[in-house]
Amino acid sequence: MSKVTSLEVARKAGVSQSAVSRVFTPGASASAKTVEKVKRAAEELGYRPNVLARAMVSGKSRIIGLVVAYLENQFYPVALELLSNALQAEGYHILIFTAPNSTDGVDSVIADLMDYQVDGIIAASVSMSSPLATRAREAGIPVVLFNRGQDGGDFSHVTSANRAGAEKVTRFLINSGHRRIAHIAGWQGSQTGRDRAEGFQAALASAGLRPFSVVDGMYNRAIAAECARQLITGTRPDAIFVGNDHMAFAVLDEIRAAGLTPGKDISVVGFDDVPQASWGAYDLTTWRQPVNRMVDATVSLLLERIETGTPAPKKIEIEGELILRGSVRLAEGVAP
Amino acid sequence: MSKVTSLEVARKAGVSQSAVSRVFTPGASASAKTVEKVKRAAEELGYRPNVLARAMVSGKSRIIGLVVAYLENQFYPVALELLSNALQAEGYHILIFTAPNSTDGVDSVIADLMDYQVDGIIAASVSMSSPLATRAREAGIPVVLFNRGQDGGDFSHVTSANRAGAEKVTRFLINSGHRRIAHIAGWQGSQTGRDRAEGFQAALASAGLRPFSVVDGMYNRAIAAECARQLITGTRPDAIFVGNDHMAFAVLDEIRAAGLTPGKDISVVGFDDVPQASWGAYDLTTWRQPVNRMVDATVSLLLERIETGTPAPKKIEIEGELILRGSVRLAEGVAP
DNA sequence: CTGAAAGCGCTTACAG
DNA sequence: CTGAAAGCGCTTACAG
Repeated sequence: MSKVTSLEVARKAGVSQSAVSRVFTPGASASAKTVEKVKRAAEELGYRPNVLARAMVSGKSRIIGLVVAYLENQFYPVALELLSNALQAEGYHILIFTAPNSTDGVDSVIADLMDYQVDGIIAASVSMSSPLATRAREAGIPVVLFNRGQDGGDFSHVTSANRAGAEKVTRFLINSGHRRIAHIAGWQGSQTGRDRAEGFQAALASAGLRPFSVVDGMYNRAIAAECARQLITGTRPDAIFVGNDHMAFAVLDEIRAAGLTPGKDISVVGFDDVPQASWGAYDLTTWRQPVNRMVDATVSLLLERIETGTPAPKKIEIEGELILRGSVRLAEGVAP
Repeated sequence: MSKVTSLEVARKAGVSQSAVSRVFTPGASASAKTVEKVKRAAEELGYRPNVLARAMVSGKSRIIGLVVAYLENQFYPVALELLSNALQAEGYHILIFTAPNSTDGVDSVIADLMDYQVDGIIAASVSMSSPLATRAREAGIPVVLFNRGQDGGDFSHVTSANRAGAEKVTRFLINSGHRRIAHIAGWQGSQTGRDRAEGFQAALASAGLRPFSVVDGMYNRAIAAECARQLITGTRPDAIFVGNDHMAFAVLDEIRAAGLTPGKDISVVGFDDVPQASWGAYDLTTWRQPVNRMVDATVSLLLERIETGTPAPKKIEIEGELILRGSVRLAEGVAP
């Protein structure tokens, strides 16, 4: 039950409490002798500054609030780990809030979050309301949306170029000889889902094709599986572009369950390139969202806002790339 | 840039600052009239108590430090989400620290963590040193190890019954007609890895069998894959018990890559029952660690320690169960 | 460089 | 029930 304070260290070292504080404050002035005495006393007593007290007086908690909702999709644990590492390296830590997947739920979670005087907020793949965004701005807390754009000019966000990615995927499918192309879309209530669906439609249109069908898979495994089941009954598409890898795995499972072979009887492309996509059992051709670059951009953007206090929103789009694996049948001589 | 304080609310409501504090302190006494006035003023000003200030004076931050290391293994994101939900429901939140997988790394991370005056620490699948455990105890911060036992009587932990589970898995393999049974073990530097390996050995021994082979897969996908490759070259085992599902997926991929069929040419059993184990492409027979019950136990144990201050360590083991799927060849008439 | 002092935003005895 | 006051453990002008 210790909790050694700076005052005790000061007494032991024979200096003032302020001196102790300065020794532990980067950039503060203290003579070599003082530093030496204080460090020794602190060491002996096992003293470490109380981060919360420091946060209260300095107004900087060095805590970043992270709101997440879809941990079952491997993209998010990966992002979480990278985010945490990057932030830890800068002396920040993540206070994590799991949110129900509704704007109301997210709003109340973010309100809680602000009570902790977080220095910034990262909302991963969830939407928040404009009033709440306003409140965050008034409180001087920068918010960055990760992997989720949002209409209204008030948000900073980092996404990949979803529309362009979906277009390229679709064009690749067309170029490799597919003509009956379906889309199991990401949730149409989300910007990412809509952008990908638009890219899909645009690429088809400009090739003079019509979609075989477009259905909303809601970024949900069970729903995507059901969509796939329907699609492969009767007249089948020759390719399915799926709104993310997490759903694409379900689609592959259904295709095989129906006795068909992905990449032969029917082509499947995902979106994300989560680690499992490269595993033997799935071997999924997919569009890579470069999560490491997205994380880097998110962290720099957020820290820049925190340190400079710039409130103007900034929207960053990272380029993705097509990752060729076995789930797509290639026509002869096709270069993607 | 607001940050409304209790003093401003007090002025607006025409009461003292202490009165405002009482209105926001559950169990404190305030007249209906005061509550009413304060609530209205707070509402209009958008006041919310500063959690950090409260934490400093009360000594309770309502923050739980969580140390994690293996987010690529789906077991941990699942646990993280459940943990976060359960803790949120009790008014606690998780400050997350990603740790390098070494005792030194974990120690330094936990020391950082304690600077945040966390009320408790959950260390998921990592080991910490005894000196650090002592420091945590002296600071009055309860620590619970999740899914990782540790020698030395100083730690509370919650695991599943690893040894018993591994025994039952192995016995099941024997009963279903397998005789050349190999074990790709979990990391032998960890208690869970050793317990499972011991259970395996014990079950074989009591059936008068010897292991086909035992190798350390280190809970690592690439290493497990390499182990599998070696195992299926030349004289093969007829079954492989793998130390966790994450490695088992790699083993299944390798078996198929060699042109063999899991559940027919060779049986595979995992440990954990992560969501992917039930997905069509893997359809993995495995030992379920009931993650929800493990999480519940962890949270109750931790909160009990926080609220009562009991320091005595407590070791909780949760029973698991065998989940039958397609990756094991069943002998005729075998009931697991 | 260094100490005394004020103050960060709260909670909590202590009197009334 | 309620207000004035002390104090949680720090940082940071302010004088020296």
